[in-house]
Amino acid sequence: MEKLNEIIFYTMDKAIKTYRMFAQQQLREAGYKITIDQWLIIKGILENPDISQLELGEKAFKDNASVTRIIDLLVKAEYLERQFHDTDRRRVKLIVTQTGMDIVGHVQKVVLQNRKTALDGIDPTEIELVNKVLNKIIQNCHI
Amino acid sequence: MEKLNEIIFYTMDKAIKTYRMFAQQQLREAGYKITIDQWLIIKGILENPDISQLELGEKAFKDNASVTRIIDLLVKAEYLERQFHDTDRRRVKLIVTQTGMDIVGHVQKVVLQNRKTALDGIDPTEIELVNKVLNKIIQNCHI
DNA sequence: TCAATTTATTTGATATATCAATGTTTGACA
DNA sequence: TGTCAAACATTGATATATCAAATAAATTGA
Repeated sequence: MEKLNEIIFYTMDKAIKTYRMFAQQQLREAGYKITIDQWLIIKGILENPDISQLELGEKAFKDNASVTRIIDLLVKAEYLERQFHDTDRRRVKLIVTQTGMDIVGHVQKVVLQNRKTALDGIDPTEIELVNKVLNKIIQNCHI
Repeated sequence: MEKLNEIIFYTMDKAIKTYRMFAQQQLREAGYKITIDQWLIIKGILENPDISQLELGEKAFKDNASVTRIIDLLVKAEYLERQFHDTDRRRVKLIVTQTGMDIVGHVQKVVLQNRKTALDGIDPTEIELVNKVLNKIIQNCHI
């Protein structure tokens, strides 16, 4: 029994890392110079244009500091622009450039295919159960 | 259906991060200045004293470069010593110090408790299914 | 035996994670 | 209205991840 408790966290770690490496490699092979994390951030802005960096962090499950630095790189890559926020000067208005929009669309296709590949042969009810169990773990860790 | 495929990877990411943050916090509160990753590496050496860094990396699912740097820190913290390997001069003999052994033992207790807390209320058969599904994902990503 | 290949580790460069500290700006409220 | 706590973002320090390149030792094969 103890064995299983040990293995499950190992497997979780391995699964997420394997998927990320696979996904990143597919992107690289398709010729895109963007990381999954960077893509997630741009996508979050497109889906909710007035989002704050804090909210972006919650959505992508990232630390504020990480979000700031990912956005630094996205600005440098000219996928994003930083502007002053209209009503709250503590905040930053994040504008997705045309180049940014283009790449998000292209990458989206690769990501959808990646997910399909990764979940091939797995029953939807099983996926649902995995989701349920993982959420229970998340809940248990919020003491 | 597409929704679920999206959510499952998000949940995996969130679950592993939440667990790691929880585990690390428990260690900190217990007064130990060591990371989970560092602990994993020392434990791997104790379980298999003649292990190579490459094998350690495979076991803890880490890149060689990461293993080298984690070991750097463990040597600096005096939990490990590097020596010349007896038969293969490319390799490094890794010696766990007494301090290293002590901390692994203490941390072990905290980790076991963490796992128990994280898996509270989850049926072993469910854990087994999650493990099975995650392994299938790992397999699918090894194209 | 010598050259070519493979193996083990290290190092450099860049990206992300985490905690703590700092700097502004807002908003609440005495 | 002036003060103070909360909110938002950045920065610094350190740890880890990833890829590529470099180094050095071992192995293979002609």
